[in-house]
Amino acid sequence: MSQAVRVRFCPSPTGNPHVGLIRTALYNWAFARHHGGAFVLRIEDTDATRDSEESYQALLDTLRWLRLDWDEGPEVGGSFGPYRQSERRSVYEDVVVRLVINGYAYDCFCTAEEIAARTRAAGRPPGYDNYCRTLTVDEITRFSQAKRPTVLRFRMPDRVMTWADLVRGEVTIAAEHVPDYVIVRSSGQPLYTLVNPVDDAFMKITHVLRGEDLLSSTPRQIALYEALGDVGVTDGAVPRFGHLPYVMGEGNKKLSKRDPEASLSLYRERGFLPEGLLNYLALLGWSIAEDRDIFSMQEMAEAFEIGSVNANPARFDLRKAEAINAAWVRRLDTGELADRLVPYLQAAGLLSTPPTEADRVLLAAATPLVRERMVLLGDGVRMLAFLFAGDGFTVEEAAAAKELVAEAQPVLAAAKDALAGLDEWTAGAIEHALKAALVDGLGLKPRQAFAPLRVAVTGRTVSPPLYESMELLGRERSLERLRAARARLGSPGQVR
RNA sequence: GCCCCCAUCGUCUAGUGGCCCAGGACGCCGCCCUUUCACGGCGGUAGCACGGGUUCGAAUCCCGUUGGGGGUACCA
Repeated sequence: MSQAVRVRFCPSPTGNPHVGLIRTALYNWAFARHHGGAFVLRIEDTDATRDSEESYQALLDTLRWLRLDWDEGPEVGGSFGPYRQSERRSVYEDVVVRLVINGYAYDCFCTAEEIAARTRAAGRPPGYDNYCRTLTVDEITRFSQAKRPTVLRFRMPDRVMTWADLVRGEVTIAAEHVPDYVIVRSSGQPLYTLVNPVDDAFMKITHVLRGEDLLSSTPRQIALYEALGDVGVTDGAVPRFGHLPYVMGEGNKKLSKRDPEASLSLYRERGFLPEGLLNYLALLGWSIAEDRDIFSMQEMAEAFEIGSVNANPARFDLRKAEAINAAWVRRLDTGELADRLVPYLQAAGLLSTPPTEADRVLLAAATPLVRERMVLLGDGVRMLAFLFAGDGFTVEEAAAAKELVAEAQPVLAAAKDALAGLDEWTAGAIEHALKAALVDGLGLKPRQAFAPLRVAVTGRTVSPPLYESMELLGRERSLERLRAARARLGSPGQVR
């Protein structure tokens, strides 16, 4: 009775993975883990004109990055393979033959134009009118001899379809609103409408958790599951369905693959942590507790109940996503965070591959300084650039325009003098010397005194703490940057 | 057009008839901390779409209206 839970995530490899798709994967993963069941990955590549190998690789890469591990599927195998539909043709061919023999499917000779013309003439709403369902033998012979292209349609049972949706409760759709639908193209290629339920049945999927856009296709799939049982290829079991709410974008439109903000790779590039992004995505339709929104995927798996998933669509809010990510940045221990920064620093050309031992030590020392100040790993890279840039160091234009102005000249000069003769090069000593020279000596407010130094040394108005930054940079390079900033001040056109 | 789904602060949500003149988070505003920016702390702003029922009692149940979304493919 308590059948082992088996769920699947079955993307089609078209375009880049987007956030709504991954949220669906996450909920399936959490559901499987919660019930100790299997999470199956199946690739629905039945549309050769739109599918791409590149997209397939991006999908696997994304799931691996997120650590949404699958128990069966490409690269891990399983006893219900293969897991790419493009490799399952023979399975479908056998099913199709049986459906035809048993009268569950029939040839349809209609063209789209003919269907449209008929419904228009009859004043009926658009959609197939089941015209070929009741063709006489003579008509079929005539159409066949005329070599008209044919598709195969599934014959819908003439009854109301009702199911208990895991997310929405009971849903009912009357038979007359579900026309007979195409399951095999005129080219002989099977369609999603056929292969999706067939594979779910063959792979013994017990719970189908998918996007709300598939809600209205559920009746025809239920009918197909039943037919499959009747023609003897499965036991006729129908999985339970749960239709997950949409993830919406700005405005109020469903986030589609075309929207740049929907692209998962974008968030990865900008330096979202897998933990942070997943944590945020989990919140789009589900909550772990009344007053809590930071949790690990293990915690989610323990607590996840499909019945408590919200039915209403959620808006993707970048600000909140970033806030959640920032919380995760602070949760990571500094060693781990440093490791996560490495590939981003490398991508920015700031670190060699592999990093030198000296750079590793430097990064380990600098990471605690930026941890509290960054939201995304990309922020960390920008704040750490001054340490790793070497001769490539540059001052950001906006920062220079704001702080490296004429008034900064005496500040930079005094700072250089104060630091040049320092006995020990430590943050404490630097702080002491600078405060004595600038705050006490020149009578400046700390804010006025340190802002130009910060820009001169780190190149930005936002940086790790100044004294520590200088300590890590070293005396020579720190003084050199103060010198360079003064030189810049002296050059024509820079001083207003 | 027809069918289906949805409806609590700007956003994500808690809430399954009394614990709610509605709780948390993000954002926003103010204050504290402070060498920038952040972090952190404290406080504040803001919501049950509308109208009918049912009930001693409704954000919670029912009906309708309005609004939003999706489907109606030889895409998935």
